[in-house]
Amino acid sequence: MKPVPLRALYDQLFSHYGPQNWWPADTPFEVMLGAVLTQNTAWTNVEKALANLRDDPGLDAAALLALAQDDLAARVRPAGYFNVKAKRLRAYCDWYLQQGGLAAMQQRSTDALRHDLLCVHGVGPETADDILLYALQRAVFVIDAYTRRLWQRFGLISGDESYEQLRHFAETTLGEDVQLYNEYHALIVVHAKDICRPKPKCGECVLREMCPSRGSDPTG
DNA sequence: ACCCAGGGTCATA
DNA sequence: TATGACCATGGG
Repeated sequence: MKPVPLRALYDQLFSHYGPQNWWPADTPFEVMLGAVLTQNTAWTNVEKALANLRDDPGLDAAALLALAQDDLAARVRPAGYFNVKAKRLRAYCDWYLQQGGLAAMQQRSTDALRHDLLCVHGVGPETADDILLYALQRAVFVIDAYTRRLWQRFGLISGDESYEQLRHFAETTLGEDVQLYNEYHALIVVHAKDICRPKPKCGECVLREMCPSRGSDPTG
């Protein structure tokens, strides 16, 4: 099967769905909270958890840290894994305050920030890259499970690459472009919601004409 | 009733 | 380094 260029896939998604203007949040700090809360969790549930914090105590690191962990857990309950996420949110707020806030963070290099983010309890590669791209506007390509499945289905990757390998592949192939990375990841997620969940509907997929594996079983 | 979601940690081999 | 168990709600 002839591989489809990475960029052509993006162009097709963009022309159909248009700009997504992610991340849906009012502030960079809200992006960060959402990035932790959405781990293996539907976004509609994350919105309910954020709503339970928005007015009281507010989406603010110091205010959230002032809550007891059990209290925080009760508020983020709709997002699932509430005990786990309460602990992770506390760890993140603690780190955020140590950084000295957004302005101080923006003085630091992307590599340094990424290294530190990965040291925060509960922040893995995808969460770190969500934060770097969508809260801090850094040119970091976010890889998620659907990105892997999509690119594998289109013959662009074998599928067993590491997270870092895929990120490097995307960033070198596409070139350094914050806005492109922003839209590409968002479009992949939106496309997955539209077509591939709960069951893949490849007959209605906007990518079906360029899909090298059409006719075989859908993988994502 | 079953499956999965905009993952990550930890214990084990 | 590489799996597997675990975390838990809500919508299809």
